[in-house]
Amino acid sequence: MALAAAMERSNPADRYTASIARLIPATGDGVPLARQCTSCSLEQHCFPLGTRASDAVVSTRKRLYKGATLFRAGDPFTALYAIRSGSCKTVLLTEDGREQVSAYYIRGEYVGVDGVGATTHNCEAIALEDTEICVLPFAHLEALARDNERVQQTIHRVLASEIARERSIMLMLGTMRAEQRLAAFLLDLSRRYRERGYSSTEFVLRMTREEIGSYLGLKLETVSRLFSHMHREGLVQVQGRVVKLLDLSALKGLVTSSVQ
Amino acid sequence: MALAAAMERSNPADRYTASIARLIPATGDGVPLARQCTSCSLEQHCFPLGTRASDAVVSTRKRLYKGATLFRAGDPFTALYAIRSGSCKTVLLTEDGREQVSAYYIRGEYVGVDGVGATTHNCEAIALEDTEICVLPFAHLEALARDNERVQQTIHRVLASEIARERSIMLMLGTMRAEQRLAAFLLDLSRRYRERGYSSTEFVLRMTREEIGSYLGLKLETVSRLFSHMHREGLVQVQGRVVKLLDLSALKGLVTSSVQ
DNA sequence: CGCGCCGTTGATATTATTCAAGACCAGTGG
DNA sequence: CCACTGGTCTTGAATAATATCAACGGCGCG
Repeated sequence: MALAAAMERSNPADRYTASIARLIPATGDGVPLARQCTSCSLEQHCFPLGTRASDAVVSTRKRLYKGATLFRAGDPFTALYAIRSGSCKTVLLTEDGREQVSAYYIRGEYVGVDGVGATTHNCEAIALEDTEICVLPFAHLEALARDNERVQQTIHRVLASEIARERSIMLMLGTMRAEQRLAAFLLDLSRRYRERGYSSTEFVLRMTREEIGSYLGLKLETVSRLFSHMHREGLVQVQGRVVKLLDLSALKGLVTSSVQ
Repeated sequence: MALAAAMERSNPADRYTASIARLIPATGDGVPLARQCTSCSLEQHCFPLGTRASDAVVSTRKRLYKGATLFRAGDPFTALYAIRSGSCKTVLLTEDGREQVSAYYIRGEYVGVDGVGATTHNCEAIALEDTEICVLPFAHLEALARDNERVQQTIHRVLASEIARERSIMLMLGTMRAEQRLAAFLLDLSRRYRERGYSSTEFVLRMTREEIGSYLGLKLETVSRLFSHMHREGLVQVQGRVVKLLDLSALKGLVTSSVQ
Protein backbone atom coordinates (compact mmCIF):
# COMPACT_ATOMS: atom_id res chain seq x y z
CA MET A 1 0.00 0.00 0.00
CA ALA A 2 1.21 3.42 -0.93
CA LEU A 3 1.30 4.80 2.58
CA ALA A 4 3.32 1.91 3.87
CA ALA A 5 5.74 2.36 1.00
CA ALA A 6 6.20 6.00 1.88
CA MET A 7 6.71 4.98 5.48
CA GLU A 8 9.49 2.67 4.45
CA ARG A 9 11.15 5.25 2.25
CA SER A 10 11.50 7.50 5.27
CA ASN A 11 14.48 6.44 7.31
CA PRO A 12 12.97 4.79 10.38
CA ALA A 13 16.13 5.47 12.39
CA ASP A 14 15.60 9.19 12.27
CA ARG A 15 11.97 9.23 13.31
CA TYR A 16 11.36 10.73 16.74
CA THR A 17 15.03 10.56 17.62
CA ALA A 18 17.27 13.58 17.77
CA SER A 19 20.83 12.64 16.93
CA ILE A 20 23.76 14.35 18.55
CA ALA A 21 24.49 17.62 16.80
CA ARG A 22 27.81 17.64 14.98
CA LEU A 23 29.27 18.19 11.56
CA ILE A 24 30.23 15.36 9.32
CA PRO A 25 32.32 15.59 6.13
CA ALA A 26 30.42 16.53 3.00
CA THR A 27 30.32 14.22 0.03
CA GLY A 28 32.45 15.21 -2.91
CA ASP A 29 35.40 16.34 -0.84
CA GLY A 30 38.40 16.67 -3.05
CA VAL A 31 36.39 17.48 -6.16
CA PRO A 32 36.75 21.20 -6.99
CA LEU A 33 33.59 22.95 -5.91
CA ALA A 34 33.29 24.88 -9.14
CA ARG A 35 33.01 21.60 -11.00
CA GLN A 36 30.46 20.30 -8.50
CA CYS A 37 28.41 23.44 -9.09
CA THR A 38 28.33 22.95 -12.85
CA SER A 39 26.83 19.50 -12.38
CA CYS A 40 24.41 20.55 -9.65
CA SER A 41 20.81 19.92 -10.53
CA LEU A 42 19.79 22.99 -8.57
CA GLU A 43 21.54 25.25 -11.04
CA GLN A 44 18.45 27.08 -12.14
CA HIS A 45 17.55 27.95 -8.55
CA CYS A 46 21.04 29.05 -7.62
CA PHE A 47 23.36 31.92 -8.44
CA PRO A 48 24.71 32.27 -11.98
CA LEU A 49 28.04 30.57 -12.53
CA GLY A 50 30.89 32.71 -13.70
CA THR A 51 33.70 31.55 -15.89
CA ARG A 52 36.64 32.16 -13.58
CA ALA A 53 37.40 30.18 -10.43
CA SER A 54 36.99 33.36 -8.39
CA ASP A 55 33.40 33.53 -9.59
CA ALA A 56 32.44 30.45 -7.58
CA VAL A 57 29.72 31.31 -5.11
CA VAL A 58 29.97 28.17 -3.01
CA SER A 59 33.01 28.11 -0.74
CA THR A 60 32.36 24.83 0.95
CA ARG A 61 29.75 22.24 1.84
CA LYS A 62 28.50 21.06 5.16
CA ARG A 63 26.61 18.07 6.33
CA LEU A 64 24.39 18.34 9.37
CA TYR A 65 22.99 15.46 11.33
CA LYS A 66 19.37 15.67 12.37
CA GLY A 67 18.99 18.14 15.21
CA ALA A 68 22.28 19.91 14.45
CA THR A 69 22.35 23.69 14.66
CA LEU A 70 23.49 25.54 11.55
CA PHE A 71 23.59 28.90 13.32
CA ARG A 72 22.15 30.51 16.43
CA ALA A 73 20.67 33.92 17.08
CA GLY A 74 23.56 36.27 17.68
CA ASP A 75 26.03 34.31 15.56
CA PRO A 76 27.86 36.52 13.08
CA PHE A 77 26.26 36.56 9.68
CA THR A 78 28.79 35.45 7.09
CA ALA A 79 27.02 33.36 4.50
CA LEU A 80 23.83 32.15 2.92
CA TYR A 81 23.22 28.43 3.02
CA ALA A 82 21.60 26.60 0.14
CA ILE A 83 20.05 23.26 1.01
CA ARG A 84 21.21 20.50 -1.32
CA SER A 85 19.31 17.76 0.46
CA GLY A 86 17.31 17.43 3.64
CA SER A 87 15.46 20.20 5.45
CA CYS A 88 15.84 22.81 8.16
CA LYS A 89 13.63 24.88 10.37
CA THR A 90 14.37 28.35 11.70
CA VAL A 91 13.19 29.40 15.12
CA LEU A 92 12.67 32.94 16.35
CA LEU A 93 13.45 33.55 20.00
CA THR A 94 12.53 36.59 22.04
CA GLU A 95 14.11 37.90 25.23
CA ASP A 96 11.05 36.92 27.17
CA GLY A 97 11.24 33.30 26.14
CA ARG A 98 8.59 33.33 23.46
CA GLU A 99 9.59 31.22 20.52
CA GLN A 100 8.15 30.41 17.15
CA VAL A 101 9.10 28.25 14.23
CA SER A 102 9.38 30.84 11.50
CA ALA A 103 10.27 28.80 8.47
CA TYR A 104 10.73 25.37 7.07
CA TYR A 105 13.23 25.07 4.23
CA ILE A 106 13.73 22.22 1.82
CA ARG A 107 16.09 21.40 -1.03
CA GLY A 108 16.88 24.37 -3.24
CA GLU A 109 15.94 27.00 -0.68
CA TYR A 110 18.17 29.50 1.13
CA VAL A 111 18.62 29.59 4.86
CA GLY A 112 20.19 32.56 6.62
CA VAL A 113 18.67 35.39 4.62
CA ASP A 114 17.58 36.97 7.89
CA GLY A 115 21.19 38.05 8.47
CA VAL A 116 21.52 40.11 5.30
CA GLY A 117 21.93 43.77 6.15
CA ALA A 118 22.76 42.90 9.73
CA THR A 119 25.96 41.67 11.30
CA THR A 120 24.39 38.77 13.15
CA HIS A 121 21.60 36.27 12.66
CA ASN A 122 18.44 36.84 14.63
CA CYS A 123 17.07 33.33 14.56
CA GLU A 124 18.45 29.85 14.85
CA ALA A 125 18.49 27.24 12.14
CA ILE A 126 18.24 23.54 12.93
CA ALA A 127 18.38 20.50 10.68
CA LEU A 128 15.19 18.46 10.77
CA GLU A 129 16.92 15.45 9.25
CA ASP A 130 20.40 14.71 7.96
CA THR A 131 21.02 17.61 5.63
CA GLU A 132 23.63 18.73 3.12
CA ILE A 133 24.31 22.39 2.63
CA CYS A 134 26.26 24.69 0.30
CA VAL A 135 27.91 27.65 1.99
CA LEU A 136 27.79 30.91 0.02
CA PRO A 137 29.95 33.53 1.78
CA PHE A 138 27.97 36.73 1.58
CA ALA A 139 30.83 39.23 1.38
CA HIS A 140 31.98 37.39 -1.72
CA LEU A 141 28.48 37.41 -3.18
CA GLU A 142 28.32 41.16 -2.59
CA ALA A 143 31.65 41.62 -4.34
CA LEU A 144 30.49 39.53 -7.31
CA ALA A 145 27.24 41.46 -7.39
CA ARG A 146 29.09 44.71 -7.97
CA ASP A 147 30.63 43.21 -11.10
CA ASN A 148 27.73 41.19 -12.27
CA GLU A 149 24.23 42.43 -12.58
CA ARG A 150 22.78 38.93 -12.68
CA VAL A 151 24.37 38.10 -9.35
CA GLN A 152 23.02 41.32 -7.92
CA GLN A 153 19.56 40.50 -9.14
CA THR A 154 19.77 37.01 -7.75
CA ILE A 155 20.58 38.45 -4.32
CA HIS A 156 17.60 40.74 -4.61
CA ARG A 157 15.42 37.87 -5.75
CA VAL A 158 16.44 35.73 -2.81
CA LEU A 159 15.77 38.58 -0.40
CA ALA A 160 12.49 39.35 -2.06
CA SER A 161 11.31 35.76 -1.93
CA GLU A 162 12.04 35.78 1.78
CA ILE A 163 9.92 38.90 2.11
CA ALA A 164 7.15 37.28 0.09
CA ARG A 165 7.33 34.13 2.15
CA GLU A 166 7.01 36.01 5.42
CA ARG A 167 4.25 38.07 3.96
CA SER A 168 2.20 35.03 3.14
CA ILE A 169 2.72 33.73 6.68
CA MET A 170 1.53 37.06 8.03
CA LEU A 171 -1.54 36.80 5.88
CA MET A 172 -2.14 33.28 7.06
CA LEU A 173 -1.75 34.12 10.74
CA GLY A 174 -3.74 37.29 10.44
CA THR A 175 -6.70 36.18 8.40
CA MET A 176 -7.14 32.40 8.53
CA ARG A 177 -8.71 30.09 11.01
CA ALA A 178 -7.02 27.02 12.33
CA GLU A 179 -8.20 24.56 9.72
CA GLN A 180 -7.49 26.95 6.88
CA ARG A 181 -3.98 27.46 8.17
CA LEU A 182 -3.24 23.78 8.22
CA ALA A 183 -4.69 23.34 4.74
CA ALA A 184 -2.61 26.26 3.50
CA PHE A 185 0.47 24.75 5.10
CA LEU A 186 -0.08 21.41 3.40
CA LEU A 187 -0.75 23.04 0.04
CA ASP A 188 2.38 25.17 0.34
CA LEU A 189 4.46 22.08 1.03
CA SER A 190 2.75 20.30 -1.82
CA ARG A 191 3.63 23.07 -4.26
CA ARG A 192 7.23 23.29 -3.11
CA TYR A 193 7.74 19.54 -3.35
CA ARG A 194 6.21 19.53 -6.81
CA GLU A 195 8.48 22.37 -7.96
CA ARG A 196 11.44 20.31 -6.86
CA GLY A 197 10.41 17.10 -8.54
CA TYR A 198 9.01 15.24 -5.55
CA SER A 199 5.50 13.93 -5.11
CA SER A 200 3.10 16.75 -4.44
CA THR A 201 0.47 14.57 -2.81
CA GLU A 202 2.41 12.25 -0.60
CA PHE A 203 5.23 13.24 1.70
CA VAL A 204 6.71 12.80 5.12
CA LEU A 205 6.49 15.71 7.51
CA ARG A 206 9.76 16.37 9.23
CA MET A 207 8.26 18.40 12.03
CA THR A 208 6.42 17.35 15.16
CA ARG A 209 2.84 18.44 15.77
CA GLU A 210 4.23 20.97 18.20
CA GLU A 211 6.57 22.48 15.60
CA ILE A 212 3.79 22.65 13.04
CA GLY A 213 1.59 24.28 15.65
CA SER A 214 4.25 26.80 16.48
CA TYR A 215 4.64 27.66 12.81
CA LEU A 216 0.88 28.05 12.40
CA GLY A 217 0.24 29.84 15.68
CA LEU A 218 -1.69 26.90 17.12
CA LYS A 219 -1.30 24.40 19.94
CA LEU A 220 -0.17 20.89 19.18
CA GLU A 221 -3.49 19.41 20.28
CA THR A 222 -5.29 21.65 17.83
CA VAL A 223 -3.04 20.49 15.01
CA SER A 224 -3.65 16.88 15.94
CA ARG A 225 -7.41 17.38 16.06
CA LEU A 226 -7.35 19.12 12.69
CA PHE A 227 -5.44 16.28 11.07
CA SER A 228 -7.97 13.83 12.51
CA HIS A 229 -10.85 15.93 11.33
CA MET A 230 -9.47 16.32 7.80
CA HIS A 231 -8.84 12.60 7.76
CA ARG A 232 -12.47 11.87 8.71
CA GLU A 233 -13.63 14.30 6.01
CA GLY A 234 -11.59 12.41 3.43
CA LEU A 235 -9.37 15.35 2.56
CA VAL A 236 -6.13 13.72 3.61
CA GLN A 237 -4.79 10.45 4.82
CA VAL A 238 -2.60 10.87 7.88
CA GLN A 239 -0.54 8.25 9.61
CA GLY A 240 1.82 9.92 12.03
CA ARG A 241 4.04 12.04 9.87
CA VAL A 242 3.19 10.43 6.59
CA VAL A 243 0.64 12.54 4.80
CA LYS A 244 -1.25 11.89 1.61
CA LEU A 245 -3.37 14.65 0.14
CA LEU A 246 -6.51 13.05 -1.25
CA ASP A 247 -8.51 16.04 -2.39
CA LEU A 248 -6.40 19.02 -3.39
CA SER A 249 -9.29 21.05 -4.69
CA ALA A 250 -11.25 20.60 -1.48
CA LEU A 251 -8.19 21.71 0.46
CA LYS A 252 -7.90 24.75 -1.77
CA GLY A 253 -11.56 25.41 -1.24
CA LEU A 254 -11.04 25.28 2.50
CA VAL A 255 -8.32 27.90 2.31
CA THR A 256 -10.33 30.10 0.02
CA SER A 257 -13.58 29.89 1.93
CA SER A 258 -13.83 33.34 3.40
CA VAL A 259 -15.36 32.24 6.65
CA GLN A 260 -13.93 34.68 9.13
CA MET B 1 -5.53 69.63 28.92
CA ALA B 2 -2.92 67.67 27.08
CA LEU B 3 -5.35 65.39 25.27
CA ALA B 4 -7.38 68.26 23.98
CA ALA B 5 -4.21 69.96 22.81
CA ALA B 6 -3.18 66.88 20.87
CA MET B 7 -6.65 66.72 19.43
CA GLU B 8 -6.29 70.24 18.16
CA ARG B 9 -2.87 69.60 16.68
CA SER B 10 -4.38 66.91 14.51
CA ASN B 11 -6.02 68.46 11.53
CA PRO B 12 -9.74 68.12 12.24
CA ALA B 13 -10.52 68.36 8.55
CA ASP B 14 -8.86 65.06 7.81
CA ARG B 15 -10.42 63.05 10.59
CA TYR B 16 -12.82 60.36 9.42
CA THR B 17 -12.96 61.86 5.96
CA ALA B 18 -11.34 60.30 2.95
CA SER B 19 -10.38 62.95 0.45
CA ILE B 20 -10.46 62.31 -3.24
CA ALA B 21 -7.33 60.54 -4.35
CA ARG B 22 -5.12 62.68 -6.56
CA LEU B 23 -1.64 64.04 -6.74
CA ILE B 24 -0.80 67.58 -5.77
CA PRO B 25 2.43 69.40 -6.54
CA ALA B 26 5.28 68.81 -4.10
CA THR B 27 6.77 71.67 -2.15
CA GLY B 28 10.17 72.85 -3.25
CA ASP B 29 9.41 72.54 -6.94
CA GLY B 30 12.07 74.37 -8.86
CA VAL B 31 14.76 73.83 -6.24
CA PRO B 32 17.24 71.23 -7.50
CA LEU B 33 16.53 67.95 -5.74
CA ALA B 34 20.17 67.33 -4.93
CA ARG B 35 20.20 70.53 -2.94
CA GLN B 36 16.96 69.57 -1.20
CA CYS B 37 18.53 66.25 -0.21
CA THR B 38 21.54 67.89 1.41
CA SER B 39 19.26 69.88 3.65
CA CYS B 40 16.92 66.99 4.43
CA SER B 41 16.73 66.15 8.09
CA LEU B 42 16.23 62.50 7.26
CA GLU B 43 19.74 62.27 5.88
CA GLN B 44 20.95 59.71 8.36
CA HIS B 45 18.05 57.39 7.57
CA CYS B 46 18.41 57.76 3.83
CA PHE B 47 20.86 56.71 1.17
CA PRO B 48 24.35 58.24 1.17
CA LEU B 49 24.70 61.34 -0.96
CA GLY B 50 27.24 61.24 -3.71
CA THR B 51 29.14 64.26 -4.98
CA ARG B 52 27.98 64.29 -8.59
CA ALA B 53 24.50 65.21 -9.75
CA SER B 54 24.11 61.72 -11.21
CA ASP B 55 24.52 60.35 -7.70
CA ALA B 56 21.20 61.78 -6.57
CA VAL B 57 18.94 58.99 -5.39
CA VAL B 58 15.72 61.00 -5.35
CA SER B 59 14.31 61.65 -8.80
CA THR B 60 11.23 63.49 -7.76
CA ARG B 61 8.79 64.17 -4.98
CA LYS B 62 5.12 63.46 -4.70
CA ARG B 63 2.36 64.69 -2.49
CA LEU B 64 -0.55 62.45 -1.76
CA TYR B 65 -3.84 63.53 -0.30
CA LYS B 66 -5.33 61.37 2.40
CA GLY B 67 -6.75 58.22 0.86
CA ALA B 68 -4.64 58.49 -2.29
CA THR B 69 -3.11 55.34 -3.68
CA LEU B 70 0.66 55.36 -4.16
CA PHE B 71 0.66 52.04 -5.99
CA ARG B 72 -1.59 49.03 -6.42
CA ALA B 73 -0.90 45.32 -6.47
CA GLY B 74 0.21 44.51 -10.01
CA ASP B 75 1.64 47.94 -10.72
CA PRO B 76 5.15 47.78 -12.15
CA PHE B 77 7.81 48.15 -9.52
CA THR B 78 10.04 51.07 -10.41
CA ALA B 79 10.99 52.84 -7.24
CA LEU B 80 11.21 52.93 -3.48
CA TYR B 81 9.31 55.70 -1.76
CA ALA B 82 10.66 57.44 1.31
CA ILE B 83 8.11 59.19 3.44
CA ARG B 84 9.09 62.77 4.18
CA SER B 85 5.93 63.58 6.09
CA GLY B 86 2.65 61.88 6.78
CA SER B 87 1.98 58.16 6.83
CA CYS B 88 0.88 55.27 4.64
CA LYS B 89 -0.52 51.82 5.07
CA THR B 90 0.05 48.86 2.81
CA VAL B 91 -2.66 46.31 2.23
CA LEU B 92 -2.23 42.74 1.07
CA LEU B 93 -4.98 41.38 -1.14
CA THR B 94 -5.55 37.77 -2.09
CA GLU B 95 -7.42 36.37 -5.06
CA ASP B 96 -10.15 35.13 -2.77
CA GLY B 97 -10.85 38.56 -1.36
CA ARG B 98 -9.01 38.21 1.92
CA GLU B 99 -7.23 41.39 2.81
CA GLN B 100 -4.94 42.53 5.55
CA VAL B 101 -3.20 45.71 6.50
CA SER B 102 0.42 44.60 6.39
CA ALA B 103 2.29 47.70 7.41
CA TYR B 104 2.01 51.20 8.64
CA TYR B 105 4.83 53.52 7.60
CA ILE B 106 5.72 56.93 8.99
CA ARG B 107 8.27 59.63 8.24
CA GLY B 108 11.68 58.27 7.38
CA GLU B 109 10.50 54.81 6.41
CA TYR B 110 10.49 53.14 2.98
CA VAL B 111 7.37 52.04 1.18
CA GLY B 112 7.49 49.70 -1.79
CA VAL B 113 10.24 47.36 -0.69
CA ASP B 114 7.90 44.47 -1.47
CA GLY B 115 8.58 45.01 -5.16
CA VAL B 116 12.32 44.50 -4.99
CA GLY B 117 13.34 41.40 -6.89
CA ALA B 118 9.98 41.31 -8.61
CA THR B 119 8.66 43.24 -11.55
CA THR B 120 5.45 44.31 -9.89
CA HIS B 121 4.20 45.27 -6.47
CA ASN B 122 2.14 42.72 -4.63
CA CYS B 123 0.36 45.01 -2.22
CA GLU B 124 -1.22 48.40 -2.39
CA ALA B 125 -0.04 51.50 -0.57
CA ILE B 126 -2.46 54.17 0.56
CA ALA B 127 -1.86 57.50 2.27
CA LEU B 128 -3.48 57.71 5.69
CA GLU B 129 -3.20 61.49 5.74
CA ASP B 130 -1.76 64.11 3.43
CA THR B 131 1.70 62.77 2.77
CA GLU B 132 4.89 63.88 1.05
CA ILE B 133 7.10 61.32 -0.57
CA CYS B 134 10.55 61.07 -2.17
CA VAL B 135 10.75 58.82 -5.20
CA LEU B 136 13.92 56.72 -5.46
CA PRO B 137 14.00 54.95 -8.84
CA PHE B 138 15.25 51.49 -8.11
CA ALA B 139 17.13 50.80 -11.33
CA HIS B 140 19.19 53.88 -10.61
CA LEU B 141 19.81 52.75 -7.03
CA GLU B 142 20.98 49.39 -8.33
CA ALA B 143 23.35 51.10 -10.73
CA LEU B 144 24.75 53.30 -7.97
CA ALA B 145 25.08 50.26 -5.74
CA ARG B 146 27.42 48.61 -8.21
CA ASP B 147 29.75 51.61 -7.91
CA ASN B 148 29.29 52.35 -4.29
CA GLU B 149 29.44 49.82 -1.53
CA ARG B 150 27.65 52.09 0.93
CA VAL B 151 24.68 52.38 -1.40
CA GLN B 152 24.66 48.64 -1.83
CA GLN B 153 24.68 48.14 1.90
CA THR B 154 21.91 50.66 2.36
CA ILE B 155 19.77 48.69 -0.08
CA HIS B 156 20.48 45.54 1.86
CA ARG B 157 19.75 47.30 5.13
CA VAL B 158 16.41 48.54 3.86
CA LEU B 159 15.49 45.08 2.63
CA ALA B 160 16.66 43.50 5.84
CA SER B 161 14.69 45.88 7.99
CA GLU B 162 11.61 44.98 6.00
CA ILE B 163 12.33 41.31 6.68
CA ALA B 164 12.82 42.06 10.37
CA ARG B 165 9.62 44.06 10.50
CA GLU B 166 7.60 41.27 8.96
CA ARG B 167 9.27 38.80 11.20
CA SER B 168 8.20 40.65 14.31
CA ILE B 169 4.65 40.80 13.00
CA MET B 170 4.74 37.05 12.44
CA LEU B 171 5.92 36.58 15.99
CA MET B 172 3.19 38.84 17.24
CA LEU B 173 0.45 37.09 15.28
CA GLY B 174 1.76 33.65 16.08
CA THR B 175 2.47 33.92 19.77
CA MET B 176 0.56 36.80 21.33
CA ARG B 177 -2.94 37.19 22.55
CA ALA B 178 -5.18 40.06 21.63
CA GLU B 179 -4.25 42.42 24.44
CA GLN B 180 -0.56 41.72 24.06
CA ARG B 181 -0.79 42.46 20.36
CA LEU B 182 -2.38 45.82 20.92
CA ALA B 183 0.18 46.69 23.59
CA ALA B 184 2.99 45.64 21.26
CA PHE B 185 1.49 47.75 18.50
CA LEU B 186 1.34 50.83 20.70
CA LEU B 187 4.88 50.31 21.97
CA ASP B 188 6.17 49.85 18.44
CA LEU B 189 4.57 53.12 17.39
CA SER B 190 5.91 54.78 20.51
CA ARG B 191 9.47 53.71 19.72
CA ARG B 192 9.27 54.75 16.10
CA TYR B 193 7.85 58.16 16.97
CA ARG B 194 10.56 58.65 19.56
CA GLU B 195 13.29 57.71 17.07
CA ARG B 196 11.96 60.37 14.77
CA GLY B 197 11.75 63.13 17.34
CA TYR B 198 8.04 63.03 18.08
CA SER B 199 6.40 62.38 21.41
CA SER B 200 6.65 58.74 22.33
CA THR B 201 3.74 58.81 24.75
CA GLU B 202 1.13 60.87 23.01
CA PHE B 203 0.12 60.54 19.40
CA VAL B 204 -2.76 60.42 17.00
CA LEU B 205 -3.57 57.12 15.36
CA ARG B 206 -4.13 57.49 11.66
CA MET B 207 -5.92 54.20 11.27
CA THR B 208 -9.48 53.20 12.08
CA ARG B 209 -10.20 50.47 14.61
CA GLU B 210 -10.89 48.19 11.69
CA GLU B 211 -7.49 48.87 10.09
CA ILE B 212 -5.72 48.33 13.40
CA GLY B 213 -7.66 45.11 13.84
CA SER B 214 -6.73 43.95 10.38
CA TYR B 215 -3.08 44.64 11.10
CA LEU B 216 -3.26 42.76 14.39
CA GLY B 217 -5.40 39.88 13.17
CA LEU B 218 -8.37 40.98 15.29
CA LYS B 219 -11.88 42.26 14.73
CA LEU B 220 -12.60 45.93 15.16
CA GLU B 221 -14.88 45.30 18.14
CA THR B 222 -12.08 43.47 19.90
CA VAL B 223 -9.73 46.38 19.34
CA SER B 224 -12.30 48.78 20.71
CA ARG B 225 -12.89 46.64 23.78
CA LEU B 226 -9.17 46.34 24.39
CA PHE B 227 -8.70 50.10 24.25
CA SER B 228 -11.53 50.50 26.73
CA HIS B 229 -10.10 47.84 28.98
CA MET B 230 -6.61 49.33 28.95
CA HIS B 231 -8.14 52.70 29.65
CA ARG B 232 -9.99 51.34 32.68
CA GLU B 233 -6.78 49.72 33.88
CA GLY B 234 -5.00 53.06 33.68
CA LEU B 235 -2.46 51.92 31.09
CA VAL B 236 -3.51 54.38 28.41
CA GLN B 237 -5.80 57.29 27.89
CA VAL B 238 -7.85 56.91 24.74
CA GLN B 239 -10.14 59.42 23.16
CA GLY B 240 -11.03 58.29 19.68
CA ARG B 241 -7.74 58.26 17.83
CA VAL B 242 -5.80 60.31 20.30
CA VAL B 243 -3.78 58.01 22.49
CA LYS B 244 -1.66 58.77 25.52
CA LEU B 245 0.46 56.02 26.98
CA LEU B 246 0.34 56.38 30.76
CA ASP B 247 2.31 53.37 31.92
CA LEU B 248 4.94 52.21 29.48
CA SER B 249 6.46 49.65 31.80
CA ALA B 250 3.08 48.06 32.49
CA LEU B 251 2.49 47.88 28.74
CA LYS B 252 5.87 46.25 28.29
CA GLY B 253 5.02 43.85 31.07
CA LEU B 254 1.82 42.96 29.29
CA VAL B 255 3.68 42.08 26.11
CA THR B 256 6.30 40.12 27.97
CA SER B 257 3.92 38.20 30.18
CA SER B 258 4.19 34.72 28.78
CA VAL B 259 0.55 33.87 29.23
CA GLN B 260 -0.10 31.59 26.31
C1' DC C 1 -31.64 67.84 9.55
C1' DG C 2 -30.40 63.41 7.93
C1' DC C 3 -26.83 60.34 6.14
C1' DG C 4 -22.78 57.69 6.40
C1' DC C 5 -18.93 56.31 8.75
C1' DC C 6 -16.77 55.43 13.03
C1' DG C 7 -16.62 53.84 17.60
C1' DT C 8 -18.53 51.60 21.88
C1' DT C 9 -20.89 48.15 24.41
C1' DG C 10 -23.80 44.02 25.51
C1' DA C 11 -25.44 39.31 24.69
C1' DT C 12 -24.45 35.23 22.52
C1' DA C 13 -22.01 31.91 19.63
C1' DT C 14 -17.95 29.94 17.99
C1' DT C 15 -13.27 28.70 18.14
C1' DA C 16 -9.20 27.38 20.18
C1' DT C 17 -6.70 26.40 24.49
C1' DT C 18 -5.97 24.05 28.70
C1' DC C 19 -5.88 20.15 31.52
C1' DA C 20 -5.86 15.40 31.74
C1' DA C 21 -5.62 10.61 30.45
C1' DG C 22 -4.04 7.17 27.74
C1' DA C 23 -2.04 4.91 23.30
C1' DC C 24 1.84 4.16 20.39
C1' DC C 25 6.53 3.52 19.26
C1' DA C 26 11.53 3.09 19.48
C1' DG C 27 15.35 2.62 22.26
C1' DT C 28 17.43 0.83 26.64
C1' DG C 29 18.80 -2.05 30.12
C1' DG C 30 17.83 -6.04 32.97
C1' DC D 1 12.71 -11.42 25.65
C1' DC D 2 10.37 -8.12 28.31
C1' DA D 3 9.51 -4.31 31.11
C1' DC D 4 10.44 0.37 31.32
C1' DT D 5 11.15 5.09 29.74
C1' DG D 6 10.68 9.28 27.15
C1' DG D 7 8.93 11.51 23.47
C1' DT D 8 5.10 11.87 20.42
C1' DC D 9 0.41 11.72 19.22
C1' DT D 10 -4.65 11.37 20.02
C1' DT D 11 -8.89 12.31 22.27
C1' DG D 12 -12.31 14.13 25.70
C1' DA D 13 -14.21 17.61 28.85
C1' DA D 14 -14.01 22.01 30.74
C1' DT D 15 -12.67 26.64 30.09
C1' DA D 16 -11.06 30.88 28.12
C1' DA D 17 -10.56 33.90 24.30
C1' DT D 18 -12.36 35.98 20.44
C1' DA D 19 -15.85 36.64 16.88
C1' DT D 20 -20.48 37.62 15.62
C1' DC D 21 -24.76 39.93 15.81
C1' DA D 22 -27.09 43.84 17.20
C1' DA D 23 -28.13 48.29 19.06
C1' DC D 24 -26.92 52.88 19.70
C1' DG D 25 -24.28 57.39 20.21
C1' DG D 26 -21.18 60.79 18.15
C1' DC D 27 -19.42 63.48 14.57
C1' DG D 28 -18.58 65.70 10.11
C1' DC D 29 -20.67 66.85 5.98
C1' DG D 30 -23.88 67.89 2.40
